[in-house]
Amino acid sequence: MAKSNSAKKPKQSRIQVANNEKILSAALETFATFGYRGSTLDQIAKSAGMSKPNLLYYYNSKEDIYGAILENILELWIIPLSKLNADGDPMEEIKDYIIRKLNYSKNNPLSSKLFAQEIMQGAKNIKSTLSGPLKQQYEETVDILQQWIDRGLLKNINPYHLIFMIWATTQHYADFYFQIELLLENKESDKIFKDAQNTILSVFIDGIKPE
Amino acid sequence: MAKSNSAKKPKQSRIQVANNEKILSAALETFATFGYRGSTLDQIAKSAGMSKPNLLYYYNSKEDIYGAILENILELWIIPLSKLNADGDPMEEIKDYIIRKLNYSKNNPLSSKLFAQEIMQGAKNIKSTLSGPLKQQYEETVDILQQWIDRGLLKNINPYHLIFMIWATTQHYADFYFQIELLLENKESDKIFKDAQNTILSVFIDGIKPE
DNA sequence: TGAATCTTTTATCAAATGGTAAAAAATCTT
DNA sequence: AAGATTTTTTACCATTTGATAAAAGATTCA
Repeated sequence: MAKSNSAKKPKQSRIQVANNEKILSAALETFATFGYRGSTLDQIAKSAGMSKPNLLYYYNSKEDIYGAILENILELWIIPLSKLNADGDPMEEIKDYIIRKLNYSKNNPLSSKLFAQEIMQGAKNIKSTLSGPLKQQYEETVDILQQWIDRGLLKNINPYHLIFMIWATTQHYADFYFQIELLLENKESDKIFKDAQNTILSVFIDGIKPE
Repeated sequence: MAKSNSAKKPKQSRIQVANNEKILSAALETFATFGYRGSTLDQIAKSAGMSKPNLLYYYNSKEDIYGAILENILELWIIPLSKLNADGDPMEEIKDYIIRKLNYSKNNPLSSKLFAQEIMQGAKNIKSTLSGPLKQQYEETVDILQQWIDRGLLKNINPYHLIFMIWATTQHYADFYFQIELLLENKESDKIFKDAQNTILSVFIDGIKPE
């Protein structure tokens, strides 16, 4: 048995790494925009700057490409981003959480959009992640919020829906950016996100602080 | 020139009316879920309970069906729902507006989802509506909010983004309902929307009232 | 009832789409 | 540089998809 660095990495050549990146990047953009069924291999191949058979040399099928991307997103985004520190200051924790989520929308809008596409299409491919890891994370966060409420550090509102509100407002700036851009013409991205952050924080802070 | 009831209605037969309804309903569901490109005529025809050629007897093309549905949605939803009364009580007006939007999400989730699909795919087919009527409505609403802010009836926040926040939170309950349902298992729709409304109103009311 | 009209089905089509085989070209290894 | 390996291209293929033509079946209305 030959030596191997790690269990999962069967030594990729430079060209493999490069093409893999091009494919994943092109596929993310396509799938995020048109969803799984609305995306074509020709389109992805073209966007990645290679022929369709060449693309299929790296991934055996459309499903394989999609699966690889979903895996990335679920592992890198949804789970790790959702941490609240129960021992921290509630207002600071929530504030930081909102900023984190909004920055993610700004820097990784395609991930957010792909996630939105998946949900809107019935979450067929991520149902197990949603009802497994994500749900666990969600309920832990609810618990923390409830503890804060019980200790009088947070206004008495429904923590389940408070989380939805935060997700909704922050993800909106990724998923609906086309509309936002159109309605706020002349504003550049930095300005938009700065104003958004101020507004969202202002509403939430006053909206959830104990009375 | 023969008599005609109205300029736009060339007397539809009963069977035409019935099939038209079936088609529009099936198409809305399909397009809202998979977007324009992800939807197929076979799928729509099957869902409408008729053959594909029969479907194409009523509408000449896939684009025609899509166009008919978009028209409906834009006219019935986006524009009329966005009215704020500048002379009313700001808190009451905004509260009513949120309730209206949230009820629409509850009762017409497919319209909301189709709109979301359009935006996420670049808003190609509704760009003129967005930058025309919707934008006008949007800016009028911004003006009203700004007046209230100037008169000290509303906290001094960015009205452009306040509107986005309201849109985001209310539409979220239509667009992401699959996820919400999955995370809030055992809860029925009425309960979910009741809790959502209380939470959203609570946060916004305290979040935007003058300090 | 029967002619005229409207609706549905059957049989197709060309283009697009996901995918394969195998040869050609490029790269790596020694 | 030669041989082995990896990467890319060319040429296809079977299905699916949007769409049409024309015949068959229903409805309507005189």
